[in-house]
Amino acid sequence: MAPADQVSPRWPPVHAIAALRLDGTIGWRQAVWGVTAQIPRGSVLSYGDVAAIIGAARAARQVGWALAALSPADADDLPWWRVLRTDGSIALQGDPVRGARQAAALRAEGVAVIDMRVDMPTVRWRVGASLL
DNA sequence: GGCATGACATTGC
DNA sequence: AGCAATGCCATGC
Repeated sequence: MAPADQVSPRWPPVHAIAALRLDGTIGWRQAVWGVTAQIPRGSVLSYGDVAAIIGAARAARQVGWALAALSPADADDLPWWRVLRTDGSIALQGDPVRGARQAAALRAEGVAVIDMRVDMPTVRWRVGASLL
């Protein structure tokens, strides 16, 4: 039960994230953090989605690496909790503390988390396919 | 440079 | 649905 009106509107800021593609002038962390910062409240992306958006479709693991590199202070400003595995499960389950924090943060913005997992078809941010 | 380490993804059972 | 085997590739030692 996730009434449509409970989900925040999804705006595809294609122009804003189009400049975040990985190239010689932008590093991994910057690209990953830039995309993550723009995931709308109430929506999520998979690590692979973020990788594809920055132009590195096969480097999903590096997305997790970049988020893990966040300093505690940055972690408060960047919505890292909106990035999950492609099946909707929370990747931080090996870390009970942060895992629980991620689930709580998602629920706080209206995303249903059941068994450390969200329903991707429902909450996945529909970024323009042109970027992928 | 070589080798191990992952907040992953896909495929095949 | 779940699980294991593979493929991936930036970093760090």
